[in-house]
Amino acid sequence: MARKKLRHTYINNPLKRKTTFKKRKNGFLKKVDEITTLSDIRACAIIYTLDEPEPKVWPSNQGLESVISRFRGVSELAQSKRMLCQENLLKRNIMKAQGKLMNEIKKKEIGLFMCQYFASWNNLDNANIIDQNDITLLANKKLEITKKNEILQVQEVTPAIENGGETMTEGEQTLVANVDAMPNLNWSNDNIDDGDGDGIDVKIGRC
Amino acid sequence: MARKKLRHTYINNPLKRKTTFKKRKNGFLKKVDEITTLSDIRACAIIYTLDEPEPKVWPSNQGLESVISRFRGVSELAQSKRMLCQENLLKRNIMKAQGKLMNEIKKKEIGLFMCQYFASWNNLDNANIIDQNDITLLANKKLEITKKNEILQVQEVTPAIENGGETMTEGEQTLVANVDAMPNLNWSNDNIDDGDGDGIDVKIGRC
DNA sequence: ACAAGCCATATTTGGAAGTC
DNA sequence: GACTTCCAAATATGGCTTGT
Repeated sequence: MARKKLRHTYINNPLKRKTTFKKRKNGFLKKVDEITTLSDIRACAIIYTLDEPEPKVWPSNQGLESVISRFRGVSELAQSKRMLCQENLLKRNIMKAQGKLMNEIKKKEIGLFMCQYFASWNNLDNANIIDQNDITLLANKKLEITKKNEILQVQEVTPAIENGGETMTEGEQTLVANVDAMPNLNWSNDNIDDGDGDGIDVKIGRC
Repeated sequence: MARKKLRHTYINNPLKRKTTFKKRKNGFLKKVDEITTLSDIRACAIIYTLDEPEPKVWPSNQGLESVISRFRGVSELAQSKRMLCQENLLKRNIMKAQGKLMNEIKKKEIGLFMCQYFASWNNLDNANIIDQNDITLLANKKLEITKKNEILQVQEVTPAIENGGETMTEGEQTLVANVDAMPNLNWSNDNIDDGDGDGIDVKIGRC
């Protein structure tokens, strides 16, 4: 914002939009960096654009990647990125031909990427204190729930596990309970359109 | 900032830190909002604090929640939040007693929350075009991989699927390939400490 | 302790101009 | 076109004060 009050709308001019985005993206990442540094905030940002083959992530592309590399010995994320890159090239072509459909694919892909990202991120922490069982449990739960949905479809079960403030005092147990308590965050396959959806994706902010 | 150049470091004074964070958090969310509106960017932010029982998410807490509510009929997210709230109260107590351990639990929980959140988010999109199979696949893959790791432990397989720019032309197929190509983004249980880890969490910035 | 508001200053960022 | 640099208008936000 400068020299002209910003009209808070979508910028139609592609070039201008791109330029603005680039500038703001930087500002945004910087912001994340600041807020993080200043207050122990744990934040994660992922900028995902079709234009740029590489999804931009934060903590500093390098930052995270180095951690991951250290973690796995090889940077699979990089591989993943490369793959996504190729995927994107492919998808761009598809897009030219299919247009709108692309958006849907993109959304889906981004969701997957995000989920995957956070999942792996999650594993960067001290997995020894609370082992990966919680994650496995989560995955299990999802499969289970998915299945349940397929079969029961409508059964609004909502067990409403209200054991939140019980007597658990051990980390893992708490987490397990946590996972168990969320069967309602299920995987219905209803169809809802949340609006537009086009080319870029910042995984930070507010998603 | 203002009146004083910001020293880019952790703010030790708890009160000041909290205040600053609050201000900046707003600015940050606003930023996300802007960048999103201006350029079709899809962004997501999750602020997660132990102090505030409710994890703050974006698109507009309401925004997303309304979508989810509409989607499921009942706001399970709200339930989840309430649950997390109780969890947090519990955890705060634990923290007082166990200190550092809490951080680990928190990290883990955040990861789970994120993953879960994005997963559900993912499902908000037009699940009809690409059904939930990809998600199920992902979950499956994870379980599978986890298992594999448990058994083979060291086998640095790295299939390095280089079929990115092949001949796929159908959305779902592409995604499946996508998922299949990421077995290396595995679930090792090695142990790595990524640094501090304390009370707040913006799912945008850093961990 | 917070929350809200004010204010002066620190930052951010549209736009234009110049280069590659 | 894409990037860089400059510059000024537009914002963001420390630090303070006042009210609960």
